[in-house]
Parts: sequence; structure tokens; C-alpha cells
Amino acid sequence: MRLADVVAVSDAVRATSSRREKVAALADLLRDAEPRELPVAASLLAGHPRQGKVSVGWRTLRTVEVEPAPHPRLGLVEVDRVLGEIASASGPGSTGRRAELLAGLFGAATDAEQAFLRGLVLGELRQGALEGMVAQALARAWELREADVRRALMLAGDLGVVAQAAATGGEAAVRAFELELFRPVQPMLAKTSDDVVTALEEVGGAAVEAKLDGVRLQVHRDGHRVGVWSRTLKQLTTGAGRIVDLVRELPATSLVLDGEVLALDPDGRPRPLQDTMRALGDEDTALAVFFFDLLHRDGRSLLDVPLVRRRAELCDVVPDPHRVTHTPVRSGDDAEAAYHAALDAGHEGVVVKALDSPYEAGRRGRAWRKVKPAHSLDLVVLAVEWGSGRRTGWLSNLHLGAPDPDGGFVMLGKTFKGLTDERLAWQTQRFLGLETHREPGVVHVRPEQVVEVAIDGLVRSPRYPAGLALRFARVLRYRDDKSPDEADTIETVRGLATP
DNA sequence: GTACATGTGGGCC
DNA sequence: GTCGGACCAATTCGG
DNA sequence: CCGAATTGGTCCGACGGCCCACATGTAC
Repeated sequence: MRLADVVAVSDAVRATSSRREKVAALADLLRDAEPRELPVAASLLAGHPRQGKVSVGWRTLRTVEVEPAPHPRLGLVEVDRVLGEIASASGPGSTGRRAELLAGLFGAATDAEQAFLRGLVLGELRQGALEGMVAQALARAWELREADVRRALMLAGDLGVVAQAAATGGEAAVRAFELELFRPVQPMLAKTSDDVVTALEEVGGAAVEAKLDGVRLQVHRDGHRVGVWSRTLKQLTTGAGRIVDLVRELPATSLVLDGEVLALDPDGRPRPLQDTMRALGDEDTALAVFFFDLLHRDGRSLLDVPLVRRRAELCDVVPDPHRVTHTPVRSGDDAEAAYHAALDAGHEGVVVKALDSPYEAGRRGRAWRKVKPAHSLDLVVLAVEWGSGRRTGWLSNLHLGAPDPDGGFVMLGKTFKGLTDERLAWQTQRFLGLETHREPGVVHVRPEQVVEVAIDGLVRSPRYPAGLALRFARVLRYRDDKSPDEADTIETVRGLATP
């Protein structure tokens, strides 16, 4: 199979907004792939090299602009091989080596193929189909149930593996996937709710757990052997030593645990996420681990067992100081109390979990609901960036600042979130009207427009002048009723700061 | 030749 | 991580 | 009763912050 075949399908997929048509086009190509090509085809169509990131970004790509080839001649397997070589290049001279390999690849690619490869390595294919759509296409190509394919993908964590199983073993092989030690599963995720009372209504019989602001972990153990993975199933090496030791001591023969790691103050209160991330890179700094779920114990998968029982078994195996607080609640008042207790303890918020729910690997379903407090600030727009992709032609990303009582404004961060298409159109006109000057990609404006922004909090910043930055800022509304001097000042913002 | 600064990419949230 | 837009299947609504 | 409208589940894309690692460039 040639790269050109994949590129043609990618273009066809981009050309339609219908998911069924996308899936049909993808399925046709996957059916035609040779067995050894199949994992490559599946991966490329899902928008990423089979090797994952290959350490090539926009800057590196700009150094290898070469004449496109007149006719397609690249084979899929060859493309995969070269991408693998690029990904594995390291050490002195590797930058040059990567550029060399890229130049060779791009020189053999047609114009359309070059565009595809650029999108691929940058992760910006923008064909309206990623892994989820390819999974549906696998189901379609081999006449499998979508739910079976999705389940296999969650358990295998690798599209290529599932594709091969589908092609060679059909339904039986795809349904045969089970939780396997040292093959991490996609972690279960939580949907957002506005408050704990509605969360409780949505979930039914529930328990409230503290939401720790750290790094998600999945730990597998078989006898003495222990493996640790992150939320995106990257293996954790540095910083994992203490976790490994802890899990090795637990009373079990084999385990799969789901939890969170974070740095603590001497008095046991959680440190900001930034400290956890720093500590993860340093084997000597103490980190605390808290588990909240048990997916496998002593040879038995617990994925389909209700949360109440998984929790009970977790308590058998993991001692209290390493468990996330878990409070079964009967009323909204109970839930509120647990929520405030979690916040008082310094945690990010709470997760409300249905007690009868199985572990739905990879799903962001109704069974888990997260609730975090949001703060809001009235800030002033200092500049706006031109959007890209579907936001091309619109001013999108807002630079936000707070007035400084000593004069001027102090920039605190940017946001592009919370904007409807209608608002994007409006703000484009609005800010062009306030334009003072431009630099590439950025329109600077007179600081006259106030915008109310929601944030999850503030973080220590090494780059912004106040030493503070907004965390997860998103637009709530424009405040046409406020002038810039009525916006929240930098002093007010500093008053909120905890980091 | 070694120490530090910078640019770039990847990975967390 | 958050958010908005889009598609689609399932469910509810309205005449 | 049947088509229309709504809802919930998912997926995708557009980009935020910080952290680190690593290769390379610069200063002494």
C-alpha cells in the first residue's frame, strides 16, 4: 500500500462532515491493507505516527522545505521505517540526522503527501477523524460491534494491536481482550458538574472522593515486578522509585491500582501541582501516593465489579494513609459537607462516583462527576491573536491583563476558550476597531474592553511579569458595563494568590 | 574544555 | 486541562 | 400514531499554563 492511498482517504475524510461517510472511507482502506501494513495505516489515519511523537515540531519542519516529488512512490512500510528512525535519533548530531531523514522523506513525497506528513508529525491533520473514528472504521471493516472494538482499544491501549486482532481473528479475537498485567488500560475519566448537589442527582447512590491535584498513576504489580504508567499510558521511570517500593510491600500477589501522586507539605497538606511535577523529575524528593481504585487483584479482573466492591477490596490491600478519602453520601447535605471538607484539606475539589458502576476504562461517563470551585475576574484585553484551523480569519486568543494602580496593565495570561462562533465574529470586529499596532499573528489593542473570565486558580509564573498566571482561563462574558478602571486590579489578583 | 543560556519538543494538568 | 460545534442514535414531544 | 424536536454520548479541534530533557550555541 502506498502513502498516496492513505493521503487520498485522508482528503476524502476531511472533505465530508458526516461521520458515517468518514468511517466508511476509513474502513475501505483498512480492509485493503496487508497485515503488516495495517497497524501503520490505522495509526496514520488516526493522525499520528505509529511511534507516537517523533520529536519533530514546526521549527524542525521549516528547516527541511524541499521540492515535492512529481509522482507518488512512497510505500507505507517505508514511511513507517523512516519515522521510526527519526523518532529514535538521539545524542549529539541527532538534530542534523533528523533533518536529513526528513528531507529524504519529504523529497520523495508529492505535494499532497508532504502536507499530510506535516500534519501528521505536528499532530494537526485536521481531517475530522482521530483514534475514535478509526476504531469505528475497524468495526465496520470487519463487521464487529463498535462496543467490542472500543472495549478492546481501552484494554489494549494500542490501535495497531486491535486492528491486527480484528483482521486476523475477527470477533472472537477482539472480544478476547482482557485486562492484562503490564499492559495499562485507558483510565476512567469524570465529567464536570456545576455543583455537588446536581452531581449527586446525576449519579444516584454515590460516594464523594477528594480530587487530588497531582498526576494520575496506574500501577501494575506481579509478584516482585512493578510498572507505573501515566494518564496517557506513558511509562514513568524517574520519580517512580518510591511508588514501586510501596506497592511491592502491599499484601497481594498481583495488583492493578489507579491513583494520584503528589507532593505534600511537611504538615501533610497538598502542594501545588507545579511542585509535584518538579518532584517527579527528581528521584530524591518525597512524593505521596494515594490510590482510589483497584482494577485487578490476585489474578482477578475487577473492571466489571461495582465500585463499592472494588473499594472494599482496595481497603483490604492498601493501608489508609495511601487511600483517597471516600465518603458514601445519602443526601445533598452530606455531599456538600464532603466537598467542603476536601477543599478545607487543600484539595482541588471532589469526584462524585456512582457506587454501583463498573470501571469504564477510557470513558468519561455519567458514573464519575468532578466538581471544582471556579473563581472569576474582570480583566482587560491587551491584544488578540489570529486563530488557526477552523478559527482562521477570526481574532481568537485573548491576552488578558489587570490594571496596575501605579499605571498600565499587567499581563496574566491568555484564553481562547468559552467563545462561540458568534462571539468570535463579534470580537474580531471589536478588536480591529481598537487596534493600535501589529506584530506577526498578534493585534495589539487599546486596553478598553473588559471581559469576565473564569479561572481554576492562579499559578506561579516564571514568565509573566506579576510572577502569577491564570490557570484554565475561559471567557464568561464581555462586560460592556465596565470600564478598564473598574476591572480587577493586579493587587486584587495578588490577594487571591495561594502559590 | 567546561559552564551556562537558549531553543525546541514532549508531557503533565 | 476547558470549551464549543458537530454528528448520531435514542427518547420525548406535539399535533 | 408518526414525524419533529430534544437529549446524551462522543468525538474533534483550538489552544492555555508549567515542568523537564536534550541538543546546540555562546562565554570564559
